[in-house]
Amino acid sequence: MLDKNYDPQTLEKNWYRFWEEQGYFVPSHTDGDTAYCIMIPPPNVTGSLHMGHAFQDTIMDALTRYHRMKGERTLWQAGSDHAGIATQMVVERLIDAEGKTRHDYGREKFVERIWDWKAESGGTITRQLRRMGSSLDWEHERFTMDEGLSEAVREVFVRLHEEGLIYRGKRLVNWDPVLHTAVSDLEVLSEEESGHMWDLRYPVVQPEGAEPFYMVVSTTRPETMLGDCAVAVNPEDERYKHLIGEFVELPLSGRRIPIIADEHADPEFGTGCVKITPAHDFNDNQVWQRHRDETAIADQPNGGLINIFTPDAAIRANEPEEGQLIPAAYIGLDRYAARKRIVADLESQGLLANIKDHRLQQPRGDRSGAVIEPYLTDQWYVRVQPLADPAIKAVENGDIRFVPDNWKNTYFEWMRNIQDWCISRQIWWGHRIPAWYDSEGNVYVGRSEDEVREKHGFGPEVELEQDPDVLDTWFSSALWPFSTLGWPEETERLKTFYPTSVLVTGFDIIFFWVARMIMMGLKFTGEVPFREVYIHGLVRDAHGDKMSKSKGNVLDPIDLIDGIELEPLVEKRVQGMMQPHLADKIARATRKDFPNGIPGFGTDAVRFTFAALASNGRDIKFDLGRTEGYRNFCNKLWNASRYVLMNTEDQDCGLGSEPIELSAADRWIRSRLDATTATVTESIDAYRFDLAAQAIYDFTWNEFCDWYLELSKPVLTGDSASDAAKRGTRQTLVRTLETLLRLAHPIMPFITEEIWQKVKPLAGVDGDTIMLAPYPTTDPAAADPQAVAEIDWVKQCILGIRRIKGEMNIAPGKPLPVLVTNASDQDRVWLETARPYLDFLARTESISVLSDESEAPESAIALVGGMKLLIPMAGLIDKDAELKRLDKEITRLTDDIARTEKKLQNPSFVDKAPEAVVQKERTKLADHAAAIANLQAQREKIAAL
RNA sequence: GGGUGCUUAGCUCAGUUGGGAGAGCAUCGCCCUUACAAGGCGAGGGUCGCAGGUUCAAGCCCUGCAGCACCCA
Repeated sequence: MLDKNYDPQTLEKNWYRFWEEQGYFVPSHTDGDTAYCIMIPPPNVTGSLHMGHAFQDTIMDALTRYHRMKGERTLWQAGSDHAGIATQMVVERLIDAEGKTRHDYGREKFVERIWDWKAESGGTITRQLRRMGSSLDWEHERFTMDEGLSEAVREVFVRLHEEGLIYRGKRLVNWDPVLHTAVSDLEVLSEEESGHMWDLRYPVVQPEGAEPFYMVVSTTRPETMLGDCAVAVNPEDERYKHLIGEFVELPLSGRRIPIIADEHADPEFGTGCVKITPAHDFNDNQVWQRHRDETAIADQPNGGLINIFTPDAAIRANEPEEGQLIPAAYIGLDRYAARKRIVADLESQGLLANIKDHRLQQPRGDRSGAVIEPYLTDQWYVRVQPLADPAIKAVENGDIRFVPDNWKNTYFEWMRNIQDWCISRQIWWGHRIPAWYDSEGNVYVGRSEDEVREKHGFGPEVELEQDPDVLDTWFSSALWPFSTLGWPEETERLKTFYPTSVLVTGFDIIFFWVARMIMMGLKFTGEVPFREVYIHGLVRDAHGDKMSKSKGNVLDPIDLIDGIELEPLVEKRVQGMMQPHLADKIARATRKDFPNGIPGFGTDAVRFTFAALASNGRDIKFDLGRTEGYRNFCNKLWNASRYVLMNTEDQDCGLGSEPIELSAADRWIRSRLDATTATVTESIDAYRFDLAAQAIYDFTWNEFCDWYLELSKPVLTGDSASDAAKRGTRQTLVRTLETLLRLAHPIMPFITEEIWQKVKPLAGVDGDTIMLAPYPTTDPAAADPQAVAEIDWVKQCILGIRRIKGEMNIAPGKPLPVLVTNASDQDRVWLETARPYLDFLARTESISVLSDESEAPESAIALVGGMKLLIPMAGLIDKDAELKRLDKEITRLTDDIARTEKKLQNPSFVDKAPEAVVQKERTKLADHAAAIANLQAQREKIAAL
């Protein structure tokens, strides 16, 4: 028997360990012909589970469990990525506490230290994934820095390099001056901040003695003027057309720079003149590329591409051959000190035209918070275009399908404007670039130093030094779908599971990850990495705000499962807040949103919530109220199961040879279960987990619990039913419950397993776990329109009587005599067969069929089709209340009938609408008209009292 | 500026070739009836953002407008 109370905390504790120990997550346990595989988007090894993960993992686990139950060879590949910068920073912070930097350790020792850290603390998220019930194949868990995956990385790098698809180049990158590395666009967050716009006056070079004349340029970063190589104006701009080809004198450094014509200069914006600083601005760099061959630009130092910063973003010193390119006064100043000084100097020379307050998009590194500088560095790049073309085609021709479909547009948009990919990073933790330099700086790429030496015939006397940089973490992530399966080896796993079935991910990384996996997969395996991409929404807080640590509105999924008191929750949210006023604000908001903390809802309720919220939308506002509702749902299922067990354990459930008899209710619920199975299956197949959850919820609560369990009571407890009928009902109870549990298992694994273990012997089912039990299938023979019609009729009778009781304030438990008039033959049959149901559920004291309506005393009335149910009013029913009730019903029907009549009077409707639609309206009109007549007559009768 | 999506009950959201406006939570009334008060029974609540158009018929299709969100520049 199940415990009296549903307690997710205790029941969820043991099942996961059981599943994992039994090896149920390993695909060998299912040996179907078809394979099904999902790659987990590898979580960051430093990370902990957030709501986005929990949501995504619920979906992947539901899909995995669903397909596993369908008997397919199912693999959900586990693993995590090494998160280069994030992980390095974590460990740097740790050794900072020892008073050391990574340089004190040295590269080798420092990397060892990171491995130690990983061994010790890197498992947080995998533990949390287990709490979520995720049926990942942990036995084959992979890590992007594993030897096997590292080999795949080297192999890919070397092959791409051999084909000329990887090259080294000096380009502008997003430079983090604190971390001293290039960072990807994804790691740069631009937010609007307050700043200033400075208008600088650049004197136009004029003949001796001419009146001074200035070009005014605007900038938010005045210090970059030291690196200007030109001033650009729009070629169509009448104000400046005549100056094109002239020069201005760059203030402070005294260089002469040309005035050039370029579309980039917007005549409408500011003065219409733009300073061009190609080494420190992405747009300016484009302008420079268009004009670099013009003499006036080419003659500039370094061809006009003038870097002014050190890696710290301080003003650099001059190289020996550069003379005074950078004025001595600013050398060594940090960018902001230099800015101040330069503005002051310009002002004192009368060259500062204006300073305005200005809102600007400030790019900051998401890890360091430092303002990112476009910076000129030597980096490794992947030439993407040749890889992108087949990747675009794969989606165009349907080899890969996006769900929802529109996301392919986002994908195309990005892929068609794709830029070469900067893959090198100036950090220590990651896959070291397999390139070696000789003493002259020549570069050799190979799988190892030995391979390089052998290939080029270098003896031991040749000194080779490996490139110090490592690869972008996304480089290894791009190989994830095949590297985890053993590539470049031709393993059995690779053959079985690649291409994988579906990728489940958020739209925020379509560019960075999805696109790159497609490119790399096609390039190195010749096949797509996955056949479908299911893009889900982003989980937001109840107010619709993105959850973020700095906003202090994050929810920890584990807290939803286990519960958390208010004070620890507040503490958790304000922890590590730099600004105290923000901490206060967060504490206040938290106390308001969660005055009593968060109760523990259990994993199944949390998972059910995620499933129910997984519609096609982009934003998912997480509403705790729904989690509470679904926790209640778990409780409902629990208690319904207790009822089933109480009435079936140690009883004959029709498994043997004794005859059984199925009632209308039995056949009805079997029919409804079958329809629900169809809906759930179709919904999961269409990635509509919200509809699947809804169907399960509806069936369980509104049909199984509210009606079928109640309808089973008179059969099981009364003495009117035969033994065969009792067996039939018991069998239906256990079979329906057992099937329902399997139906719901992919979404709520724990509670279904717990109950299933108790129910399976009663239902005559074998198996050690519901995980590997077959998923329910539909049965065409289960549809039973007659049973459905009868039970619908029963429900109408019961609802009608209940409504009278409810509205007349008669205690629901009070037995009442009921008179029936105008009963058809069918009604009379059902009145016999359904009598126990009516007595039990509507508490009817007696039911008498009157052949002559005039015999009926004054009564309250309920209509079931043409049949009238009458409850005599004497001493029970208030005349005015019944009149009011009748009026309400008459009004409702009259309004409805007016619309229907209008429709039917319209000749074009009758003419053009499909016959079935017209017929439906006619039937409705007739039914309503009859009902109104009945009610009207009743009303007059009562009003006359 | 370009693109994508959203606007349905107080709140969060479904609504699948156009033909009955729905769920959960919240609200109101009655009930501790031995599966379940984390519950039962009953009730109220919507000009489906606005304005046009197509159609016999529009929450759904088309056009315009407004507001919101995100992405790209």
